[in-house]
Parts: sequence; C-alpha cells; structure tokens
Amino acid sequence: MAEKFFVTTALPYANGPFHIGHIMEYIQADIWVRFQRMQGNEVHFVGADDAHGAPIMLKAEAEGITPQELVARIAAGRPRYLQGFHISFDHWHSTDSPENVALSQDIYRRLKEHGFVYSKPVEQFYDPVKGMFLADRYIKGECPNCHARDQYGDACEVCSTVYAPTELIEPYSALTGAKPILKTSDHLFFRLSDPRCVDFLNGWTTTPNRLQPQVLNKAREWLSGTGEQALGDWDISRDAPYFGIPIPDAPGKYFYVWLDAPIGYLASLQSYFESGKARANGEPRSFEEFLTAPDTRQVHFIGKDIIYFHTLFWPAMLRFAGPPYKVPDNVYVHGFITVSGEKMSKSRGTGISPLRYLDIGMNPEWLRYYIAAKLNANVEDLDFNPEDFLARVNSDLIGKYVNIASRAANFITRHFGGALAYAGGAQALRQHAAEAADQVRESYAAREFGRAMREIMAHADRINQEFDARQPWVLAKDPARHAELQDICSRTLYGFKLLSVLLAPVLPEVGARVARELFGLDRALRWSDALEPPQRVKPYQHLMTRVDPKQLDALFEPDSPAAAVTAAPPRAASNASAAAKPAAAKSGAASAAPVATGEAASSVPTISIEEFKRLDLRVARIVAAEHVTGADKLLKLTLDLGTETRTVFAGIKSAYDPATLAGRLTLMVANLAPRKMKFGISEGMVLAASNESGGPYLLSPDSGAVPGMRVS
RNA sequence: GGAAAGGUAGCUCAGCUGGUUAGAGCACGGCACUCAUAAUGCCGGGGUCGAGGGUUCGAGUCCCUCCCUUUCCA
Repeated sequence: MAEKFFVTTALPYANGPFHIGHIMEYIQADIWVRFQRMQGNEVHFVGADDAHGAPIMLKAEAEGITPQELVARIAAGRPRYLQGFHISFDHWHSTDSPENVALSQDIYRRLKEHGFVYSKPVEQFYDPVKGMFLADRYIKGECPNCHARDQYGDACEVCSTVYAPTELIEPYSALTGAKPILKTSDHLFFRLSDPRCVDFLNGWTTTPNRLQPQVLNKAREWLSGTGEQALGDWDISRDAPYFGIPIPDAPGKYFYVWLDAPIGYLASLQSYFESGKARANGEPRSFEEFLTAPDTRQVHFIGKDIIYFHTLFWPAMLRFAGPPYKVPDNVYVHGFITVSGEKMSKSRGTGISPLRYLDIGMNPEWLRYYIAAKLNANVEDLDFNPEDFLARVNSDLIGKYVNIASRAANFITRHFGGALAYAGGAQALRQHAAEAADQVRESYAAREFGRAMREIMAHADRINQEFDARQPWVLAKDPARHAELQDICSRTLYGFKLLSVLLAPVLPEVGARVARELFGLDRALRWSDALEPPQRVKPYQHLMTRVDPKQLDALFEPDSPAAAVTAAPPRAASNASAAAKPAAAKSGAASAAPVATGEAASSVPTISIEEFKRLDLRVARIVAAEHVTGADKLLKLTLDLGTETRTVFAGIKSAYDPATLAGRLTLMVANLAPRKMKFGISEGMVLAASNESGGPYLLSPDSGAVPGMRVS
C-alpha cells in the first residue's frame, strides 16, 4: 500500500536569494522525497516564498518599488537554484497569494469563533517620522548594561544582555533616526496558554516518532514552563503600514508574517491541486479530500531556528481551526551548515554562494553527495570543509563508485558485445542485493543519510575487492577463461546497478544516465531495480569527473560583488542596509545562518574618481566565441583590443549563442589580474548586467566606438 | 543569566541499552597490480575517547564539577 505524503521545506524569506543553508535543507528534503518516490510512494513536495512582513516592505520602499515587485524579482531567481541542484519540488508558490489570504482568514475566523483570539492594548515604540510602529530590531540605542552604543532593541551584541527596547538609553529609530515615542494600540493575540492548547500540544509533541528526541525536549521545556517561563500568548497582529494579509473585521490590522507564513504550505498545496498538477501526478482527489484523508502524512523539514513556531503555534492553529486542516505528522529538524568550521557571516563574508558554485561549473551532485554523507537524523550542525569535500567526492564517487562501471563495462563491451552472464545464475547475488537494499532503505527512511552513504560505500569496497581478487585483466588474456571473465564483470556490473539504485535519491542525474546509457532502460531507476540482474550493457560513457582543487579556490575567491559589499564599512546606514540587517537576523521561515546577499545597489559605498580611474575599461571586439568542453556556464571569447588580443572566459553561455557573438563590440576590464581557470587563463572580464530576474546582458558601446578605446 | 546539543586518530565522522587489545573513510608510509577519463587491493604508523573526580569486577559509554564550541530564550 503506497503511502501518501505532503512534504514541505521552510519557506524562504523573499528579501534575498537562496544561500547555502537553504540549499542544504532542500537537498535533505529532496533526497528523502526522491527516496520515497522510488519506493512507489505518492509524494507531493511543495515550497513557496515567504513574502510578507516589515523587512520586505521597507526594502522595497528603499529601492523605490512595490513589495510585490521585490518579491516577484526574488521569485524569478528561484528556478535557477532549484533546477541547478535538482530539487524536485512539485510546485512553488507564494504567501502573497489569493489562496493564502483565503486560508489565513479562514483559519483566523475559526480560531476566533472557538475563543482562541482576544484583543489587548500594547504599548510600543512608534516612529513619528515614518508613521509606523517599530519592531525591536528597528530600534537602536545604548545598551543599559554595558553602555555599548548603537545596539538593537532586543539584545546587546557586545555583552549579550537581553532587554526590552524601552530599556535602551537614548533610543532612536533605525529607519529615520527619529526619537521614538511610546504609543498604545490594540493587538490581537492567539491564546496559546489556553488549557485546550496546552493539553493538545502535550499529546501532539509526545506522540511516538513524531519529533526527534532533541526537539521533543525543547518543546517539553516550553510547555512545562511556569511563572516567567510559562507559555505565553502570541501577538498575531501588526498595525498598518504593513505588507501582509488584512485581518477580517479589524481595519488597519494585518496578520503578523509568522501567522500566514506556515499557512503558505497549505496555500501552495492548494494551488498545486487546483492547477491540475496533483492530478497529473496521480492524485485524483481534491485538495480538501487529500488533506482530510486519514492516511495523508504531512511532513515539514525545517531548521532548528524555527522549532518554536512549528511545534507550538502551527499544530495548535491547525488543530483548533479544525477540519479540513490537519495537524502535521512530522516536523524534521536539521542544524545549520558551517563553512570550514565557521558560522556563515555577513561581516566576515564567509559562506558559499550556491549560484557561484553552479556558475563555475561545479557538479551539483557532488554537493548533494557530500551533504548526504554528513547528514544524520539529529539536530546537529554540519560543516562544509573544502579539503574534506574534495577527498570525499573524489574518492567515494569517482574512485570507488563510478570507477566500478568503467573497469568492468569495458571488458564486457570488448569481449562479449555487451552481454552479461552469471555463472551458476544470479540468485545468490539477488539475495545479497536485496539485503543490501533493505539495510540502506532503513537508513534513508530514518533520514540517516550519512549512515546510508557509509553502507553504500562499504558495498562499493566489497565490489572492488572481489573484482581485484578475480583479476579480470589476467582472465582477458586467456581465451579459455573468458567465461570467468564474463562472470566477474557481470557480477561487478550488477553491483554497480545496485549501487546506482541506492544512490539515486542523492544522485538523480547520474542515476538517470546509468539507467539510460548503460543499462538501456527507458525510465528512471526504481528501488526494485536492485533485484534485477542486468543482462546487457551499452558501451561505458564516463559518468562523472573529479573535483578540481582550482574550482574550490574559485568558489572561495572573494572577488564577487557580494564580497565587495560585505567588506565595506557599514557606516552608510541607508534604509536599505538598515532593513536588510533585521531581515537577515529574523530570516523569516528560512532555516540557516544568515549569509551575505549583497543585492541592494544602494548599499554599495561610494568611491572616489581616483578609485574609478584604477579600472582600465576598454572597448573590445569579440573576434571569436566558442563553447568550452566541460564547462556548463562558460564561453571562451577571443577579444580584439586594437593593439592586442585577449582570451577571456565569460559566464554568459546561458544567455548567448557563441555564433551570434563574433564581430560584436562590448566592454571589458582590461587590467583585471589574469586568472587561471580550469580551462585556461582568463585575461580580463567582459561586462554584463544581471539580477535575480534575468541576464546576463552584455554591454555594448554606441556605434562609432572602436576596439581599444578607453572607457571613462 | 537560564536551557539544549556537541567536544573520539592530521581531517571528517561511526561507536545501540557500560564488557575482549577504541573503529571507518580520507590524508601519510610501504608493498602489489595495471582493467579503469591516474582509478584499485593488501599491510602499517598514528588516539591517556575535552579536563578532573566518582559509581562499578569493568566506562568513550552512567553520575558530579569545570573548560571549550554551537544554538535557543517566543
């Protein structure tokens, strides 16, 4: 009986592009989802942008666009990442959608009807210039404890004291610099402290196999608090101006972004059902029918920073709103990703840019494998270590796994025309494969991916050992022993097929290629393929290349615009940078340590004319453009600078056909230090524009310009 | 300040309810092999399991204290 899953990842806050933390979460969830699908289970995997809230409103304002425009721009950039890393969402939506408005208002009305909502006056700082109430993070002042200046309204970054914004000395608005005034307004509260809630949550959180032990401990701690620590009610309203969903019958009030954010899971699912995609995926029922079915399992993958919302408010809201809303069956929590042991940090400019990873031609499946190898079911942080990454990927994936196919398939192709034969039949091998598959299945199901990878690689070791022991290269020289040769190579290739099946949730592309190019299947691998000894193979084509250390160098090279922004002193306290800070710290429904985004043009510091003059920008003619073998993004350009010719590798393959480039003029940085790349030395760079929604677009001079002219 | 998770070979990590000389992969040294888009096999060096106490016939594994890292405190 196939299981039916509704799976989500945390909704990323739509004020910036994905960072490596998002990608890690998506990879974790995607591996689990693909694994479930391979088992024949029905999975509906959806995501959405978390679009509401003050940070987005303010950031949009600072850029002179509407919040909707900002969100649309960010959303337009999402597919590159999701496709790039093979994340198999069935649907992607937004919390700023009609579905979410209707669902949020409906859930609210039901909660209110059942007595879980009440109103209470709240006194808060108010910015008289901006005309809006200020969240703690938008108020700065002197720390009452250590007297450090310019600290945020909730806690001091110098001495870590936690306080209320009203305790700050000389408070000022981070938005306008104005002195905030205290002002009272009625807020709506969700009665989390209601005994019905507490009873329900005590039962829900302790249901066996629902939460990880560490998460359960945390929830228990919150639920059992007394006095100061007692479970408090939840302020769910915000006063206008606010980018959010209007609260019914409460003019000028909007839902706090954290109320409608998780409801976005349902909005996305509903949109997915109503678009017909669910039907296309084999689910004939309606959204409501699916949600209310007793065998539907609702699973959320989240980061450890948002446990509170997902184990208290979210299940309680759903429970007391009542059917068709169902409470989550599981909330699976992961830790953060660090880089070389360091937390990703805006100020230090560390972290890995997922886009750069893809742009420099690194294989997304390397990262999927590496993350899988280091993930377990616990709430533990995971470290991306470049040397470890290199060693792990190269030795496990290329040295052990891919190499198995390469060494055995060539004999079969050369000596047996692709035909496999198992001496004495393959029954024992099948039995062995079945046991291996069962073992690995359990690890995957339990989200013990690291264990699964160790088990798989242990099988790879065994296959290599047996192959070595039988010395097929010796057998090949003796025609009398060719049956033995065929047997060992067949056994080895069956082993390779088994490994490919077991790795397919992690390496979907390689799995698909193995199925098609090596075993001649016209479909993706299924788990049950592990029990089918292959009878024929096609000639081996190389499946994966090694990681080049130079690529890792390039990945960490601090020459991106983002790095330049983060290296700048933060003195220019423009609206944009002020807005970006609390947004990143809050991180919305996102689930990893903040990382540099460097998007807002207004946050780039000014430079002097002298600094500008250091740039040698020249008009150049593209005399030749060609594809680069092995590079996903790069084109090799030969540029005529009038007096000399340069070779430049440009990451513009996605947008330009080389045939159309030859002859045209563009602009280049002529005095950029030459950079050794995997494919050769790049002697400069061409200028192109891009953002989340499009590009790159090459720049061109007006007619009349000739190669070699200096740009000033 | 309160709380949680973690600190095991150079690196990244396994070690279930305490039980023979503490394991793996990578890295390193040696040997073998040559089928493999420099990939495999064998052997080996290397750890007072954060520190100090305690319980026990016996502790990396339980208890206490301390140190360090990370995180949470709506």
